[in-house]
Amino acid sequence: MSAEERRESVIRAATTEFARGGYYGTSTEAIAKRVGVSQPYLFRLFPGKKALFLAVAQRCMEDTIRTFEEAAKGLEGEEALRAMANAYTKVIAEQPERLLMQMQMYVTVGAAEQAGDPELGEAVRSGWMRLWDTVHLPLGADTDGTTTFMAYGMLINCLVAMGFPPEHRVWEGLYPQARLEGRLEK
Amino acid sequence: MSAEERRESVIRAATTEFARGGYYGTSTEAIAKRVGVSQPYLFRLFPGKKALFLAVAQRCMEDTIRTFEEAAKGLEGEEALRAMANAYTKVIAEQPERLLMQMQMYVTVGAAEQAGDPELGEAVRSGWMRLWDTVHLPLGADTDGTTTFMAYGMLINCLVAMGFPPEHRVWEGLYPQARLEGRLEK
DNA sequence: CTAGTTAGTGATTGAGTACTAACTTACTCG
DNA sequence: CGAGTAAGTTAGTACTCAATCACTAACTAG
Repeated sequence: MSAEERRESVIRAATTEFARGGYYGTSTEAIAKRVGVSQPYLFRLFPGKKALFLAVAQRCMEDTIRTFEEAAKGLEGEEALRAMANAYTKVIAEQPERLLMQMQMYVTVGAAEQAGDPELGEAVRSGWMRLWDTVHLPLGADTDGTTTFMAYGMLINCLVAMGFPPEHRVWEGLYPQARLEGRLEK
Repeated sequence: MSAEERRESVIRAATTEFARGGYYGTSTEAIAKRVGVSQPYLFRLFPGKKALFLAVAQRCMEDTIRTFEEAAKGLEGEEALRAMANAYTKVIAEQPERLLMQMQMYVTVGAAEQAGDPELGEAVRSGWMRLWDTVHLPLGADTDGTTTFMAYGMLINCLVAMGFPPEHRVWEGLYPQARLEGRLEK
């Protein structure tokens, strides 16, 4: 397997591990095991653990932005909103680790910046702004609507992180299709 | 100082440290240093690091619940909503570590449960439900309103975690008094 | 005074972890 | 074939960190 392909599979494996344990709670060995490669080899593919986390965070942001872009393509206003909500519901069901990884990157910014490493914070904030604009545009530049949409998204992220099962009443009124289709998984 | 008083100051110090670094990113030595006590002594006051984190998490939930209870006391509907929003704004400005600690406990649930430790998850979920009910009641049992209120709260938590400065445009429309009074601090 | 308790410390240990260095295998191209 | 290169491993280092142990100083009750 080429180094580039390996890097790709490392990013996928690291997403799962970092999503669960966060930056400090995840060992490079756990990531290597999941990839099926020796732990030192990770340091050939990435300069260090921080760089790997950053790569995962950026990938995670890009994926989410692309999810919304594709969902809202050609739509506007209410229709675009529903399409994006549906798309997010699908992510909840099929790739909850992407939501958890988002949470993990948010809470890691503070520690990184205190440690004198502004890179992650800058990447996360700029990613957030791009995400925000991605939603803002198809909603017809409705700022309140965009804020509300993002707010619901963050609530969902938190509920997923807390481990509420899909049939729990906290999900009432939140993207109901997720419950009806019964696809939310732990 | 009595053991009980010490435990209290340990919880306060640990809140600050855990808020910044999370469970895995915070050493017991850092907490002990902040308290002004030797590191081994922490283990006289708490059975272990996990127990300390749990104590901090529970305290954090109780404080937030009490904040809303007191703010909404004697009020109903729209008035209660505004009072609770104002109260939260004050927390953002004066005790941002409480918001960060909330985020940290949410994202730590997954790792704890995978490690075969359901205690934190149960405490967090039950705390969330109590918080939810605390908001739900004064809003006149308006479920949608409660969900929206909680959603905005989670969005705010995330923005604080990401380190957006108070004058940044992402805060537009979010608890505007926070910006106007210029009290949001890093 | 003495026996016991309470608050607290210094030294240490054992496990885990990010990262490095040196080596090996397999494939490619002249 | 033979040289180079790209992918990957084994072994090891330096360090951090939660937790334990054995100890001490101050106070308190009989």
